[in-house]
Amino acid sequence: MVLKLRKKVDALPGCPMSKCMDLIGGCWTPEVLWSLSEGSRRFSELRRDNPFISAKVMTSRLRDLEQRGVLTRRVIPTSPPTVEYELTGVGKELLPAIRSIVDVGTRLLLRDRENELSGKKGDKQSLL
Amino acid sequence: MVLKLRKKVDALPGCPMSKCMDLIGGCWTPEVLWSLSEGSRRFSELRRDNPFISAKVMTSRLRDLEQRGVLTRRVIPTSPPTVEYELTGVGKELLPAIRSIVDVGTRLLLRDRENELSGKKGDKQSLL
DNA sequence: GATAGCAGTTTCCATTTGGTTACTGGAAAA
DNA sequence: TTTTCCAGTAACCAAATGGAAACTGCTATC
Repeated sequence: MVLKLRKKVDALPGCPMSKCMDLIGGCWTPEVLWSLSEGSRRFSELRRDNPFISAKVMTSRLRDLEQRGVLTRRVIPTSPPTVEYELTGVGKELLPAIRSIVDVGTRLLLRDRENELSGKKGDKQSLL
Repeated sequence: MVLKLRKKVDALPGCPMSKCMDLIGGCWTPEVLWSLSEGSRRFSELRRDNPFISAKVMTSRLRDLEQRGVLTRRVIPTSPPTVEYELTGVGKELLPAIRSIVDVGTRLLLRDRENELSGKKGDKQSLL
């Protein structure tokens, strides 16, 4: 994934897009939210869900999201320790946006496949 | 806004989210798409729509989007020259995702305001 | 005894990135 | 005559960021 997050820049007050992007924007953030959309998950599960996210970034993203009130982190004192991540109410409110992104992506992939089948590769007309 | 774009990282083939984020991800990209959602706009109009986007980034983002087939750039040879940007079919397919992001942001802002009015500032319960 | 798994943390690195400022050249308006 | 507008471009900078690899302590399993 291709999103980065800048901590120095705050969301523009009163701007809806800014408000939402402040929470879902950030490298790999949409993926993490997507993994949590079905329910709580543990750190290692999240890592297996998204093998391209390094441990460092995963940790960093989870901490960010926790601090912003998007998810909760619950440590279960077993040995080895278990940690459960779960979306908060705010986190769940983000899901329609995430789903919409996935839907659009699905449609675009379909479009690609159709264009390939009909030999329109590189056909500018197919873009319009 | 708080998104960056990395050109070296390609979209994961066959991944819907990656496919979509590859197009809408990037600093200020959602804002630009939003500005173009109602129809074509000129460079200076886009700049006025989004006074926080520097000229350099605006140009860079528009070029990226053009290259990815999200929008078209049409130069009208007047003096001073006029340039019109307009979403392609692919670009228009992105709009549901953008709208969803704005909707979610709007709902979150409303939620904030309600919590402020009812004096729930800092009330953890209001997050769940 | 060695390894694997849990949930990270730490260090080091290169790269990317966006911001800022200055500049273009022609035309129209003040 | 100077300024403004159009649509950018070029150069320089510092900050932020993600990746890779090594390491932690503890337990259960092979």
